[in-house]
Amino acid sequence: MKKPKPRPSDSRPSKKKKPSEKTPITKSDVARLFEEMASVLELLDENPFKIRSYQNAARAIESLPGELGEMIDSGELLNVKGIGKSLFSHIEELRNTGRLEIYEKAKAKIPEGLLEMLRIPGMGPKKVKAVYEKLGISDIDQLETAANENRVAALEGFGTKTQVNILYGIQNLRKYSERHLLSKAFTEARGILGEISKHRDVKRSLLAGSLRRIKETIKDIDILVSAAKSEAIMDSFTGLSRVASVVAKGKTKSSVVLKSGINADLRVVSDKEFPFASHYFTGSKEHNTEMRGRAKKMGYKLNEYGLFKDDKLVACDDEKAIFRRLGLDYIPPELREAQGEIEAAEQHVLPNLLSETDLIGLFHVHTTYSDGTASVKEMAKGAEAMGFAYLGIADHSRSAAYAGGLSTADVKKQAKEVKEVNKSLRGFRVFQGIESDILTDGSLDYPTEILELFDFVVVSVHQNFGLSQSEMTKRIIRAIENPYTTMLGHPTGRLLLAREAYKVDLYALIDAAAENDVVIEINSNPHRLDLDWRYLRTAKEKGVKIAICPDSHTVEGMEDYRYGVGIARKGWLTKDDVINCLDATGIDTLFASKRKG
DNA sequence: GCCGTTTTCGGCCCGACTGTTTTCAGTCG
Repeated sequence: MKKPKPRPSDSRPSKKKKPSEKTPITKSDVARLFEEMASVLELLDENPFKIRSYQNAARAIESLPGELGEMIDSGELLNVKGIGKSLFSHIEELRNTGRLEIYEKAKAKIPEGLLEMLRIPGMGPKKVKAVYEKLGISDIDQLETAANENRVAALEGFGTKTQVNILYGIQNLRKYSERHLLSKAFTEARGILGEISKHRDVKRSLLAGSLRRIKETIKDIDILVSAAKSEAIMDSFTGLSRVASVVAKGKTKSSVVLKSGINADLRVVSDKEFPFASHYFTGSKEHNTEMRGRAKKMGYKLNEYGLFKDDKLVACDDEKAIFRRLGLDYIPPELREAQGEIEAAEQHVLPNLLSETDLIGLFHVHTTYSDGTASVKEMAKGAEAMGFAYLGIADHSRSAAYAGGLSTADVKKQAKEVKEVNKSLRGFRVFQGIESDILTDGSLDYPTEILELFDFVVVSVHQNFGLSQSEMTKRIIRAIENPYTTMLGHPTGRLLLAREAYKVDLYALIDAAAENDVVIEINSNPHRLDLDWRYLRTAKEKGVKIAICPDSHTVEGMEDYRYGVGIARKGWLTKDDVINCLDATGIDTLFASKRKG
C-alpha cells in the first residue's frame, strides 16, 4: 500500500505493543487473528480467494470441538476442511511462539485505524485505501473531520452523497453498538412483519436472516415477502412510524434504520421465487455457499430466484422441495450454520430437534424470597397457565446479599410454603431448589445439612470474576464435584453485548459435568443464553443433560424459555437431551438419585 | 490459501443497490 503524503497532524505516537501472552492459545484467539488477517489482506489488495481462505479458516476453527493443542499435535487439524498446510503451520507458529510473523509484517504496512474504518457502512477496502492514500486519513476521527471540511466529496469515485453517508455512518457507529439482542430484534421484527403482512399485495411473508436462525445477537432484521407488485409495499415499509431514516429504497429491496437503532431490510419477490429467496435470505452465508457448491456439483445453479438446470427453473413450492431436489432432508433454519448440517441431511441423520411443546416443566426461577417479584404460588400458577406441569424454583443463596439471598431460616420457611402450594395446586408440582453461589474456593454457600433439604441445587458464579482461567476452571469443577450439585448455572457468566464471559475452560467443565452426572443449564434469559449453543453438541456427545432455565424474576419472564428452546435447537438437541422433557415423576427420580449420591 | 467424481492447476457464488458515472466500480449480504 502506498504511503500517503505526510500531513502535519500525522505525527502521533505509535501504540505500545502488548507483552506476549503466556496462556495457551485458544481457538477464538486463532479465529480472531485470522479474521483480522483477512481484513489486513483486503486493505493490501491481496488475492480475494486468499482472503476468503483466512475467513473460512477462522470460522472452521471457532466451531471445532475439542482441544486445539491436541489437534495440532496429532495433526488432526490438517483434516479440517479449510485448513491446509500453510494455515496449519501458521497455527503451529502461533501456539509455539505466541505470534505470527507474516501477520505482523502485513499489519505493519497499514495504520490500525484503517481496520476501524472498514466498519463504516459503505466504506470497503477500496474506499478506505483511497482516503488513506490521497488524503492521508488513517482513522475514523480524521475521516469525520475531512468529511466535515468537504474534502472527501472531492475525491475521484466519491461525491457529496457518499460524504454525507460516511458522516451518517460514523454517527450511527458511535450511537449504537453494531449488534442487538435477539429478544429486542424479535420484538421489533414481529411488529413490522405484523404490519407489512396485512398489506393487500402481500402473499407470503417471513422473518429471515439471523433472527430466523436464532443467533443470540442480531445485526439487522431481514423481512421477506412475496407479491406481484412491490411499490406500494415498499412505500408502507419505509413509511412505518418506527422508521427513523430510509437508507435505500428500490423495487426489490429497501433498507431502513429503525428508531430503536436496528437496521431493517425488506425484500419483495414473486411468489414463485419465495421459497428460493427465503432459503437464500435466511442464510447463513456459509451455509448458502455450501449449498450453491453442492447445487453446482449436481449440475444446477442456485440463487435467490431459483434452482436452475440449463437455465430452466426447477419449480419448488417450498424450502423442503429445494432440499429434496438437492438430495437432502429438510434442514431447520437454526442448523444452517455450515456446521455439518448438509452432510447430515444427505445421510438422513439430522436430529429430530427439540420443540417448545416437548417441555413439561421449567427450572431456575426466582421468587420474592430473594430478588423475584412474584411469590412461590404466583410463579407456580404462572407456569401452570403457560401449560407446564411443574416448576423448579431456585432463589439466590445467602452470600448473594445484593439479591436478598436466603438465610438458613428462610430456606426452611420456604420449604414449608412450597409444601403448602403443592397441596393447594392439584396436578402441578413445585420443586424447591436453590441457586447457590460458587464461592471463590469452589465450595457451596450452605453446609450439607442445609443443602440436603433442597430438591435440587443449581451452582453459579456471581462474584470474583477476575480469576485466571485455570483458577476459575478449578473453582467451578470443585462445585460440580460437590455431591449435592444438580445443575451448573450460566457457565460463563457472560452478559451479551455488555459483559465478557469470565475466563474458563468450558470443555473441562463439560467433562466434569459428564463425570459427575451434573446437568448444565441453557440460561434462557436473552441477555445470557449461556451455555452457548456452540458447545451444546460437545456436551451432548459427552452425555451431559441440559436444562432449559428461564432464570426469570417475574411471571412473564418465564416466557424466555422459548429462547432457550431456540438455542437448544441450534445446538442440535433433541428431547432426549433435555431434562425439561421428563415428567414430574422422572424429575423426582433424577433429583433423588443425586441427593443419595 | 484451499481443494479435487473436470485432482497437482485452475477454479473459487452471485446479484442488487448506490453513487458516480455515461457503462461501471464498490459495497453488501
